[in-house]
Amino acid sequence: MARPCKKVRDQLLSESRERLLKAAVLEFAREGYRGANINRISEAAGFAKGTVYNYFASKRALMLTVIDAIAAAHTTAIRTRVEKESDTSQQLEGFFCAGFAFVAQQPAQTQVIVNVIYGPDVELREHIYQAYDPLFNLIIHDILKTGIARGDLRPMDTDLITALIMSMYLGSCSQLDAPGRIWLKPRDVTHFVLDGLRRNDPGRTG
Amino acid sequence: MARPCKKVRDQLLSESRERLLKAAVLEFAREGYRGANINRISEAAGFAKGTVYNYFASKRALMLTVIDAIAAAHTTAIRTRVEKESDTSQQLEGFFCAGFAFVAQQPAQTQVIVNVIYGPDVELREHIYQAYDPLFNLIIHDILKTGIARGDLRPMDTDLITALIMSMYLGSCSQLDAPGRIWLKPRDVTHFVLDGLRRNDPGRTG
Amino acid sequence: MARPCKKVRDQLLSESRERLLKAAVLEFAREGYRGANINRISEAAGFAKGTVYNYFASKRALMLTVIDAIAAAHTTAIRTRVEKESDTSQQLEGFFCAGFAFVAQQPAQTQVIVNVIYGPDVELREHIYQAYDPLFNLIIHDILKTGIARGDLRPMDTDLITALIMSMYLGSCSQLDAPGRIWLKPRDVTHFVLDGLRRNDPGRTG
Amino acid sequence: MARPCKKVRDQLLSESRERLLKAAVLEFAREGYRGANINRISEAAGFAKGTVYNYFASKRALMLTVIDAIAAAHTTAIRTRVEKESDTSQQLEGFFCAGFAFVAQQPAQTQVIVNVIYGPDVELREHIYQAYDPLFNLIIHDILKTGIARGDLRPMDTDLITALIMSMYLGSCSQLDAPGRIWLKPRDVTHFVLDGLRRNDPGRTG
DNA sequence: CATGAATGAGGATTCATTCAT
DNA sequence: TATGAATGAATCCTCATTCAT
Repeated sequence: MARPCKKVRDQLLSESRERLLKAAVLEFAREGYRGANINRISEAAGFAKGTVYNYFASKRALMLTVIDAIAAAHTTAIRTRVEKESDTSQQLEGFFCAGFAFVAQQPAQTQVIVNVIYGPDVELREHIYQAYDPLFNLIIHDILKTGIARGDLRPMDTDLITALIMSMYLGSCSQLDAPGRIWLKPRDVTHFVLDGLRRNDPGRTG
Repeated sequence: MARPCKKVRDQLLSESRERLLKAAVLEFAREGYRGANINRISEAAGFAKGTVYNYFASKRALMLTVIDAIAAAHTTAIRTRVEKESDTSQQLEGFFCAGFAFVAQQPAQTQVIVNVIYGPDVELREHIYQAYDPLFNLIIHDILKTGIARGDLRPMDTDLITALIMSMYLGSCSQLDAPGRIWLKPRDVTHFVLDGLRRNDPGRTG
Repeated sequence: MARPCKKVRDQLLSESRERLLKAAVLEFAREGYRGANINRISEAAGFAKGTVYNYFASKRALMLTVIDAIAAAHTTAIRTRVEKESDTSQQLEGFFCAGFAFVAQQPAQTQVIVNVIYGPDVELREHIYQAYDPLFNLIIHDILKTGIARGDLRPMDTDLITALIMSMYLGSCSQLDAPGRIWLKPRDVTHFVLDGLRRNDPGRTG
Repeated sequence: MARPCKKVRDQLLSESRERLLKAAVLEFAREGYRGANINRISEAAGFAKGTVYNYFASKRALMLTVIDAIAAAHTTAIRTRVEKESDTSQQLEGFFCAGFAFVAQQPAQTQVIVNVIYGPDVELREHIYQAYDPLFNLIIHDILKTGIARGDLRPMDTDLITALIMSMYLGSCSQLDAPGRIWLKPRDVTHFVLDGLRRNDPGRTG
């Protein structure tokens, strides 16, 4: 039959959707949510002006979908890496390692998230917090609370420290060198997080 | 003649300017640069619609002026506090103390800066980096390098650590509790920065 | 062969056409011609988006067909009823009776007609006048002129009075009570049309 | 002073508003609410594209203002005429006289009202009913109820009869001859309304 | 300087229509 | 025939900016 079977058509459908989502990520990253141009997204994806609206109800709906997709990929990438480790400091380094790798490989995705988290649109920000909840839990429970229970980490306010770690992590996404690469080393950051800045003079006992 | 002398006229001028700048800060904070409405700023300042253009050439010029004013106030507030201390850890705590106090007292100013730093507008971001250069230098030289020289801090890549500290500091500006107050304690953050998260068990040797 | 014979195929065809026409009536009634959505009609009829265009050349062609169908049903319903009567006042009451029954049973059809007659689209309105010409003739000739000839009605400008009667009739279609039912009684309206509002005091001689 | 005093400026302001309202009436009359083009209104009034929005918050707000203005003028024109008469049949004729005169002189205004009353937009229709409430009351109280009390009119359901009269009146607005003039004579309509169609044979007693 | 009416480019969204399958 | 993805013209509305007064 000339007509493609349902399976093939669904594939094509999701292919167009994927193309639009990819174009949307780039546009949102470059221009921010307000500055993004829906028609430009359509055209960058190889479609005519109105085509986004065959797939997404509105600019905002598109943005929310983009956020969800990024959060899912982001969380998976980091969780997969962290779960490979059993030692606390290795988990922490794994976190930054996978995190920085994600930033390096998906700079646009990262930029979208950072824009929204520190941007003025409260609704979008709330949506991000919800979408990233699994990642926050990964840090709070799997790394920090487990580390404290094991005696690897000092007792602490895990929510507060998670906020600081996420701030550092997200902040470093804007710390790109000229060619646009992240120049922070996971190991350095891990060292900073674990041992701080104070000189570990031999005589120090705690 | 009734015409006021130059001095008085300049004063009046700058008074209007100040009112406009104040209104601009609030608008830019609430709506971001793209979302801000120039006429709303004029009216919030008690003027009619077009009046901003008597003082600023364009929306962008207004924004740049706003950024400069904030950066100056911000840097002064922190420098004044840091310069009171001579001990490294006290300086660090002074930094966070004054920094968080600024955020608490000037939430709108802070929001403007954070929006731009993590926003998509490269030109504005570059402008911020230039305007905040004195503050970066304060951390790099007066705190970190001096601390290292004194033996209070371990040797480190001071640019990198400054980036991390600024990230944490700026990130914490979005970490507000329900009533909109910052809930991070300068001392906790200082402790985190100085000693990290690792349990300071007595047997640790470095 | 499995292929249905022409007759059956025509039946199927007209079945689909009927479904589309029915859906179109509802859509045009609810949204008006401009506001009606062609794809919504298709989907309400149980088809996919483009399918109307397999049966009708354009939105306008569909509307014209809808108008013709309504006018035919409308005229038939009223003519059938009026032709049962021989007395002038009974014919007039039959007219309003059948007319109001049509409105009650086919509110959407009525709404479509009324929208167009009083709407801005001249071409559609002209089309309605042509389609309803038989009904106008029914009033003018079979009721009014016959009634005058019989001496049941006073001499009058029959075109003018037909216009007034049709206005009253169509106007009453928008006079619906809360549950959407017409609340005018055919007998009251007939009385009004025949005898007017003046008190029929015994001493009146004409 | 070069600057026009407040009075003059208010005059100019309301002049522009008036020009826009006038253009809006024509556009709404010709195209209906949905079909009307806001930018065309602006340009027809001699302004650039966006200028309507300096005076009206939205297309709908403009339409509501247009409706209110028409209803006020319409009601005033008719009330002024009706109040000159004391006899019931003269009042009724005065009503149709002033009404048809309004239609003849303000065909566009009339068209706007008729479009909405018989159109699909419920909100606009409700607004019209409210705006025309004074006119309904004029008919119900000043003409019909007063006429019944005087013994000029037979007892009746005044709401129902008002609905019929308004239907006839509005319906006749679409009854224009080729040059666009209304061809109904107030006296004929009044006669119809007062005495109906039945032959007033001398032997009739009621 | 202050005003605020006017401008007009720009952008989100809708939807009738086409057409390859 | 039926499908539904794709098209792109059309339109409401926003708002930075200008300028005559």
